[in-house]
Amino acid sequence: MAQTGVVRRSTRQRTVVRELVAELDTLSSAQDIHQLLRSRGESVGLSTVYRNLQALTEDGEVDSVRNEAGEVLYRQCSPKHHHHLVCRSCGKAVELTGPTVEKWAKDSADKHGFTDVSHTLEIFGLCADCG
Amino acid sequence: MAQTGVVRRSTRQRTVVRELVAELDTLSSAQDIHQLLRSRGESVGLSTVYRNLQALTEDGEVDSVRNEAGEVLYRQCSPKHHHHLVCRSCGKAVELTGPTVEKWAKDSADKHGFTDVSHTLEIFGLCADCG
DNA sequence: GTCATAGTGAGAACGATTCTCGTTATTGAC
DNA sequence: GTCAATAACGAGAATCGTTCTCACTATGAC
Repeated sequence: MAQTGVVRRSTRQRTVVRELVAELDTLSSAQDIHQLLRSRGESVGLSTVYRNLQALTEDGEVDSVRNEAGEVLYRQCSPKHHHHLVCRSCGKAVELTGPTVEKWAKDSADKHGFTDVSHTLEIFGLCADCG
Repeated sequence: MAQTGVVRRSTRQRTVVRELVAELDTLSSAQDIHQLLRSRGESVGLSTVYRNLQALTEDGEVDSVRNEAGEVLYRQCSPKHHHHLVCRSCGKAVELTGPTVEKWAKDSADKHGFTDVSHTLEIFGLCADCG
């Protein structure tokens, strides 16, 4: 999955996707991002948007989470591990870090003999503006 | 969503689905459950399995979560709020409760002015048998 | 400039889930 | 038990997000 040794070229499309994602303060789907680029007059194929979002995710430049409907949403995030508080209505996302939660997850896994553990935690609600 | 006032009839298919889910100690997808029923000689349509799993979920009889691939998995669970520690390999699931986590999620949401809050937390790993 | 090949994009393919709609079977009323 | 109203069924079509295919393009090492 890490594509070791593969050279990553820098293309107009990748740059454009990266820049747009950097501007966003909301979690957005690949399709949203594709639409946005189109509406700005950038010509980028949908497959390419998907590909680049995946590549950027692999490289750790953006974060991806799944919403309640099962869609994958992307956002540029701080590099350290964190979670999101996401507005169900407008998509606004706040980063959260929770050392307590991390520890609890790790301890629970250990206690039951689980290894190679990862966890997902997302909080959904209505933000002050949408509530 | 709550289908208020609609009478829920008891059919062979619903019973069979409910009983199978009750036996499972692993999180299983609708398709898995459909296959299992088929292999036992129970004739149940795929749509019906989906419909009944949804109905049972609405009625609070089973729990549903989404795995890392985005599929919806079902399992009969204790009625109180909890989370899962799930084996990525065999699907075995352990129920966890984490008052600390609940509190942290609630507090974080409050702090940022979010209302109508829900959260999802799933821990994935390899169980002792599969590790 | 040349070349090997990573990247692109339009459209096809996929896979989980949902919907459609004619048929079947449950349930409450009699 | 019979009947009527309608919830539920199920086979197949439709959806929808995402991934794949493949001929074509453009990057980057030389």
